[in-house]
Amino acid sequence: MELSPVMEAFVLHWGEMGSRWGLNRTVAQIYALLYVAGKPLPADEIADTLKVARSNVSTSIRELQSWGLIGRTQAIGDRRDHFMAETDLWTAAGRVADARKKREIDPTLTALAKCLSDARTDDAIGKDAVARIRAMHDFLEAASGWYEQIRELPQSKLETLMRMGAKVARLEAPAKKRKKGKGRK
Amino acid sequence: MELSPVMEAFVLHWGEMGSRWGLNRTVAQIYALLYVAGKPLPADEIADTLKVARSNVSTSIRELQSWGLIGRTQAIGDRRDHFMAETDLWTAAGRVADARKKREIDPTLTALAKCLSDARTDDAIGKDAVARIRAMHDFLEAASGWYEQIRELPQSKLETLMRMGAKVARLEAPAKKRKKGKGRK
DNA sequence: ATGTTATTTCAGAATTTTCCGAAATAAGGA
DNA sequence: TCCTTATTTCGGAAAATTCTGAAATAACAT
Repeated sequence: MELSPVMEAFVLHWGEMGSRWGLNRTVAQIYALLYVAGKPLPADEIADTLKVARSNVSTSIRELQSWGLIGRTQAIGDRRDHFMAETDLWTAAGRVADARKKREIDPTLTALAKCLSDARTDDAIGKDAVARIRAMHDFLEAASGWYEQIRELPQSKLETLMRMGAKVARLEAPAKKRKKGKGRK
Repeated sequence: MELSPVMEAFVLHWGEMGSRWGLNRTVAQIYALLYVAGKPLPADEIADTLKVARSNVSTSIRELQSWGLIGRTQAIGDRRDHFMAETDLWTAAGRVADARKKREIDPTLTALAKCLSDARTDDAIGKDAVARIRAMHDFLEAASGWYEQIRELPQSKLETLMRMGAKVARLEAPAKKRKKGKGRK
């Protein structure tokens, strides 16, 4: 697949971006490529376009699948697998968030819980240090629970909630002290 | 500073964690150490405790400061700087989120806007590809705007909002199809 | 079976990131 | 000024990550 200049810029930028978010460059570029391409591409065409080794594409595709960001399809008369990006960005972002929570937040919560339980038999640790570890645990647990609740909302409800968020800000924050006219800070 | 077993486990785990979130291990460990220590520590004591080079501490501290996660204080009769962690986790999380948005999301939005403007003179790109890039841009812009609104809420309002989120989920989601008894999948 | 094409695995090469230690800089005393 | 202590800078060592190319595996057709 030939990339137009803008498509190339998009893919390259996305590669940079991805590497700041824990994906590596190739993985991010492949997602970007499939996203702009708008049609399923076979692995060797991806490798050609991005100028990376075929084996690298294989590995990267596996990772993208583990994030739930791409799907596999077949084309008639073609034995090769073809891959397409999830193009609904709400869905894609949700998948990434879910995966990161599961890989990172949940194990951290477990580790913190273990710290707290071990703390009982650690006579060299101070009460206040335990309290701080507990604060960290509780904070993560609260955030985690909130996320899960948000996450089970259908997308439409979520959008409502976002609008409500904006409204809460508008109704309540400037509500105290409302002169007429130009007002507002 | 001598670390108790649990404190050590906490610091080590946090180091692992940090490296998944774009901080490096030492940076994350220093934050964790200052967080459990609960009191300001001078740089060389940090280096001793974590068994890393003094210069590494210097660099890492600068990074933590750029994230707004630690502060510098002085102790009387001691010319050395002492560093203490931000222990309010809402504040700390907010600082990290702000910094990442500014470093990563905002530049990405700029890059995407440039793609869209360049697309006008790129005659090799298809209309649909441009539309997808625009969708990406608009999605990020919406998320970014929402974040900013949320971010200016005082913490108390934010907590209200979170409770509302939970309520929306409880009131509306299970409302359709409510049999009595064990119900619920 | 045998050949052909698609995909994965994996050892090590290439690259990037992190870290150390020596030297430079700064900031006070004496 | 000159000595002592605190901190930063920075070249390159060490470690970790990413990527390649070759070989192994798989899946199908003839």
